[in-house]
Amino acid sequence: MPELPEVEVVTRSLDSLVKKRRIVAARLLRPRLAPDTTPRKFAAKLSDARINFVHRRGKHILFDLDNNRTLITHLRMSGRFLILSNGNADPKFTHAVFYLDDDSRLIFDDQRHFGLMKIVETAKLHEAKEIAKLAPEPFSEAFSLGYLQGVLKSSKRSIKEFLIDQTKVCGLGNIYASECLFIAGVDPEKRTDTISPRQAARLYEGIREILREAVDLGATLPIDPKDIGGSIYGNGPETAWRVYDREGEPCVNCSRPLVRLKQAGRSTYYCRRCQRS
DNA sequence: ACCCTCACCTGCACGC
DNA sequence: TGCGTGCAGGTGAGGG
Repeated sequence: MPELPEVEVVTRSLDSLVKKRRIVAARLLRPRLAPDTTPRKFAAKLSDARINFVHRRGKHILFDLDNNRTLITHLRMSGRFLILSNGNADPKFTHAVFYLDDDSRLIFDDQRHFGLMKIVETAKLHEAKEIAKLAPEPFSEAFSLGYLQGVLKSSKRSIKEFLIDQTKVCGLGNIYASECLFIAGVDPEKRTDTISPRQAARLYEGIREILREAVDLGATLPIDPKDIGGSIYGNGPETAWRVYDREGEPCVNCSRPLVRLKQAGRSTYYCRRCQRS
């Protein structure tokens, strides 16, 4: 489920629900969730640590601990966090359990088994390879129009593939990339090195507008500790995407049927009339 | 250094 | 109803 807005919403929920809680014990049920360590070491590094706060970098959720370590987590496709109280059984695909000092449990559940966790020294967090290569945060000053224009010129890939490359722009995934291209009016197959300054400026605004809109939407949703999924879509027609998953439906601008395209093995949705160049 | 395909899993919607 | 197929919001490894 997660692109930047969903991860941001999950992060905020987690921060409000587990900040200052102490991890009494931790269990890694599926060792491959944290391939750099063993279940025993994983538990030892987390046991007795207090969670200072929970924050986000790109699509990673980071638990800052008071033992000078940070737990890096990635939901990938189907990872979810839940907080359960005594009496509630673990969900079917529970891969890690964190027992908290208020007798609740923080659960990591992941149907498709793609999620990842890693524990690092907080002082070296920025050196961790998953974090080090990420592009600047879209809402940071470092993510400027000049930055975007520079990286656009340095690639020859299609703009759609470029937008989901986390080392170029971080936080966009397959859904919001289509959405950004639509509101910017850019053809998903356009090569990035041929994008005009005007188009670059529209993309720059589009990226931030789409992400901001989705984060704001998610921020208004009630927090359900039993399902901190951060699901922003599917909450009613007002949250529907403009183009994603709408093949054949009329474009909201021009009513022409939207089309689906395959790029790098993944679906892109767009309007042939509104995104011609 | 780039680009592309595949692999990692389970479940769901679809057509026969 | 059952079975096969293709698809799913992410990313890294490994090939060319």
